[in-house]
Amino acid sequence: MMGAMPPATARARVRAEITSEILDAARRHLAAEGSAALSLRAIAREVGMVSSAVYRYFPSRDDLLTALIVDAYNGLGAAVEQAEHRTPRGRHFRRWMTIGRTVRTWAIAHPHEYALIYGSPVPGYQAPVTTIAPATRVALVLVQLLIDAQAAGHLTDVPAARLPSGALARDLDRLADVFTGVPESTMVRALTVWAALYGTVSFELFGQFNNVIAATSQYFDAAMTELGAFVGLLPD
Amino acid sequence: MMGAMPPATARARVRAEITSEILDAARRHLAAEGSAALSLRAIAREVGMVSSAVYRYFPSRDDLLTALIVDAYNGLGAAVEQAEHRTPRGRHFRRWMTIGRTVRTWAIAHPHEYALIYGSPVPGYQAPVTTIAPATRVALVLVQLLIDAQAAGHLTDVPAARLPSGALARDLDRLADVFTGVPESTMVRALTVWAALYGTVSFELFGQFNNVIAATSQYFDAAMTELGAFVGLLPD
DNA sequence: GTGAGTGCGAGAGCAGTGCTCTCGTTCCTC
DNA sequence: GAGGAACGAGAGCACTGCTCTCGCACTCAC
Repeated sequence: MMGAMPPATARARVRAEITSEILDAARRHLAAEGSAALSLRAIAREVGMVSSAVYRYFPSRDDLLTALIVDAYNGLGAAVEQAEHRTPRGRHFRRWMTIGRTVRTWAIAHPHEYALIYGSPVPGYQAPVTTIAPATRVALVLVQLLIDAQAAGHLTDVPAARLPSGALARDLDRLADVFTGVPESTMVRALTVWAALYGTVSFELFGQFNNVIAATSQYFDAAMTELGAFVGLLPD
Repeated sequence: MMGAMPPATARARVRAEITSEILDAARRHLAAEGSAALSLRAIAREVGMVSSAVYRYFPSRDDLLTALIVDAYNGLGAAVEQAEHRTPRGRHFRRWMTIGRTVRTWAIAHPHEYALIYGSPVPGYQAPVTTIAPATRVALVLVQLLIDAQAAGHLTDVPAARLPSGALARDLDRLADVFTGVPESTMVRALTVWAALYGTVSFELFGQFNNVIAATSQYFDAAMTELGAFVGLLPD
């Protein structure tokens, strides 16, 4: 019992309990079968309810999915934050490698969760606002790393051949508030590296590397090393 | 026996006709609603059959999906091949930009088809052998471009800091048969750029760039330019 | 303490799905 | 022309998300 908490009514306590029981079952189903096979009725059976009762807790299957999406973003975000935080602050290249490796490791350990958040969007599903904060956690770790590397003089900038103008320049201006001190051309490369990281993980997970690369783990390290240099990080 | 001959009997001709009618309806449904909402019964209704009759032509929904997957790969592959072929052979950097832009343009024009082949794999679905040839068409265009650039001396190689060894070295040895003349470190970067291209397109299409980049088309060009330089292509 | 009102679970039901099986009909082959 | 294969229709099974109604139990205001 969690009697320490402000004792809401007994009914509210039971409601919270049952809600998390449903979520647990949903998590298990997602991990085992994937989001497409996630059946509200099956979850209801597992927690010993009839399907209509679940609707007292989640107004629709999509709302359940939203909870799982937030869950997945937070799981990946926490994993990356923790692993990155254990890496020596001054070793910026190593911090980059840690971020990449942790994303890959988490994705392999939770393929369906990964597919849920980085695969094809569920049709007709519109991500609510509550998902955007968890979704940015990994990106923020990467941004902070670049800020630190820049401040420490460990980030070399190769100016772009052509300066961005117009709408893109405005985007980068806005992003400059987040990328404190990082030059514009590096920001473009940072976004590219960010997408490349997930592109690489998705290619491995979704089978595009089949019959191309067998030593996927070793390849991933090599690719991340190249991408780290590409964004301007000096080896350490 | 399956003859590669023109339709022998009248019945065979009708069969081929109805098969492609079903496929047309399926294509329309896929384009309109996405693969998850692809209903065999709805397709049957559209072609004026009862659902069980469709099973005379496609043994299961997955087989229908497979046909659509092959379709999508071929559509993208053909678009890229044609666009790239219209680009002057000696302009290697421009050929690279054409490949990237065509992938993106096709993906935006056919989001559900793109999601079908580059999004999360359909659960329980195992891609049959017939899909792998169409799936490689875009990659082969990219490989040929790099071979040409290398032969023309338009591809600078930055040797990798650490030479790949073990299993990855064996992968690259095997790939060297395809990447005629291209150095190993460039091959790694080529694979990286390949994944980065799709990572960038997927990020845009699946909404990861929301609230980050608004000038997506302009950003895409900038990113592809950086990636072209990264893989060693000289500007032209 | 009690009455009113609300939260909740069960059950039935609707419209839809993929897929199977049976049953006549139609077409093709021998 | 006969035998058999191909085919379309229909019924049916087991499932899905979701809605609605019906009682019971809990909670809160008076």
